Amino acid sequence: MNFQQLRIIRETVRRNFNLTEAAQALLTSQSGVSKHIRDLEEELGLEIFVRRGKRLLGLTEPGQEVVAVAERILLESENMMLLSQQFSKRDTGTLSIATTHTQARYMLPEVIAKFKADFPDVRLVLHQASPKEIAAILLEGSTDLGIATDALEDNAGIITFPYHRWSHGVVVPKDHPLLTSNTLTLEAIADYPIITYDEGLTGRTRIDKAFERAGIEPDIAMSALDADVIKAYVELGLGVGIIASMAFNANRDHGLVLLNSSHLFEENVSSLAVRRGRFLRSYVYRFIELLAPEITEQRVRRAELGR
Amino acid sequence: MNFQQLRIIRETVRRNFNLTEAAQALLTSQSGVSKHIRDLEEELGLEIFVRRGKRLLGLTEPGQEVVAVAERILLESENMMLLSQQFSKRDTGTLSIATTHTQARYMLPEVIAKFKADFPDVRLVLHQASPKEIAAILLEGSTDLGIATDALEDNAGIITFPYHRWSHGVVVPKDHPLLTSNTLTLEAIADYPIITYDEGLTGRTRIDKAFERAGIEPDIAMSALDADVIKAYVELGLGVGIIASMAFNANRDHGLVLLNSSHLFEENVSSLAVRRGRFLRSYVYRFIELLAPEITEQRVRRAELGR
DNA sequence: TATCCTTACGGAATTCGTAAGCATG
DNA sequence: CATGCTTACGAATTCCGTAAGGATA
Repeated sequence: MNFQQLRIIRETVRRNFNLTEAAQALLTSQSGVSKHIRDLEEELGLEIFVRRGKRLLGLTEPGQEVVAVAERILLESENMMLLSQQFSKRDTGTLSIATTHTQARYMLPEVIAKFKADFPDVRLVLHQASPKEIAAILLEGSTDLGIATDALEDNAGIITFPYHRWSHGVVVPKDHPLLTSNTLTLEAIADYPIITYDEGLTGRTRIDKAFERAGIEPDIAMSALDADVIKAYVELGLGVGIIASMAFNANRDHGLVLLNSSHLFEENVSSLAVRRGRFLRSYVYRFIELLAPEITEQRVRRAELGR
Repeated sequence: MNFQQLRIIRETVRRNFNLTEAAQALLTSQSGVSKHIRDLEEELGLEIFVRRGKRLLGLTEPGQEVVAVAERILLESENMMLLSQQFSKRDTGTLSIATTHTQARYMLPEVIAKFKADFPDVRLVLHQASPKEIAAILLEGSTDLGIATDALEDNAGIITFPYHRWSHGVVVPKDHPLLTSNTLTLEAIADYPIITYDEGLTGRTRIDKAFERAGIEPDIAMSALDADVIKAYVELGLGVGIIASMAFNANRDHGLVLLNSSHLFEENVSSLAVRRGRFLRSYVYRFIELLAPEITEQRVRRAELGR
């Protein structure tokens, strides 16, 4: 058993049991991949993969256990590398963050600027992705931090820390009829076509839920990945926008007005997430503390232990 | 980084930084050991060991972390082997138990007989050792189960399950004056030389504590590793014996009488212990259930997770 | 001086990749 | 017939052990 064999079976699972792809991902030959798998199976005295003829189809029952252990070993071996860099290159390296558009665009810039000032030699990599993808990326182990609003919970391999509460706002053009009424209601909004986020993004579930509870079926005329797109179409008069209120900037969004709608939609909570068991360089903890001072290194370490 | 390098640094620590011994323990050459260490240090970009000239003296600060990660990786790699055997050779293998004389001699024989009947192809290895050594052996990872009365607690790497309560008894020759009095007291016992267990063994601490609390300084004339030795000397008239009452057998110990002394000494609890994170073959769980039916596989697995 | 670690070096073993062959859908 | 896995084989690399050299207590 060696590390390469373990990397290979892990990658084979990730690549849907396609050895050719796995070999490419690991920068090696597919013949070697094939041989390594057979060698490992022989050494362990069992079949890891279910085969039909020459094709691999899935994991056998023992194979699932074997891969689970392999994942743990590889996680620790990656920790070994991170750990040694922590000592040999204290404040240089890479901070990798997976996050959504909204966070990247409206929440992180300030924090990242501060961080860059403190750690000029740390390379920053932002993976922009959906909350679901963020969870997958975190588990995969190429990323230190995930930041998003939805769907990061309920995974034993991920620890989340809520760090910011925010609410949706309604944006309309400056001359919109909604501006005349005193209090904003769901019914009033639903009189117009609505433009908001795609499903699963930036609290979209809260929006749907609010209308559903009120027994109103809104006309979602368009949905988009980010507030910039939404605002552009609202400006064109295509409908009423519902966005995260932090995405509105009175100075830049001249033609638009933001209406407070915190009484209409449930509050949203943005969370920060880390892979359980992954070693974090000290600058990762510093970044977290810049983003949310109450989430201290100690608190994160504590959470790693419990469950 | 490869497994051999990790094994080498782990063994080097265990062998007190003597590379020659480490090489012998790993059945390899000491030049190879030396080279592997240097290679690993170079790859990680840091020094694992503190050196004076050519001698290794201890671990550097990063070295401690590195070794800790190495231990986790190696633990999992051993799990990989155990796990695969679990599938490839279901009911054959080795059950390794570290235990004290008292347990091995008086508690385990019945259970082992039953176990052997259920699992004729499982080789049984009993490591007889002191409670302290048992903890060390468990942590070292060569043993599935530890069974003892004292000193297995307070180690995060070990999980203990109390499984049996017992008390000490006093053994005297058939014609001993103590047999005439009605109720046995510590004072009465202390009138005679006492023969009992060595320090740290089989509840000896409870015996000492009882006398200390009563303000009595007993004359411990002899101490031994096991009750058989103690009984032999009591039979010779050298003193009063204090032993685990399970170690007395009316049929075999003709010349002796056992006096109940459960009111004099604190009750003892024997525990069963496993290494946290070590994979246990299913027959290990079956053995545990034979020994103590209330300690189910499920309960052990639960305890592995919490802390 | 006896013990212990490092370095050098040659041989053994392992690993890797190309290429050809074969199976699958 | 295009994609994907296995096997064969030679090349490259890594690993290992002997032996000699040098440091340490």
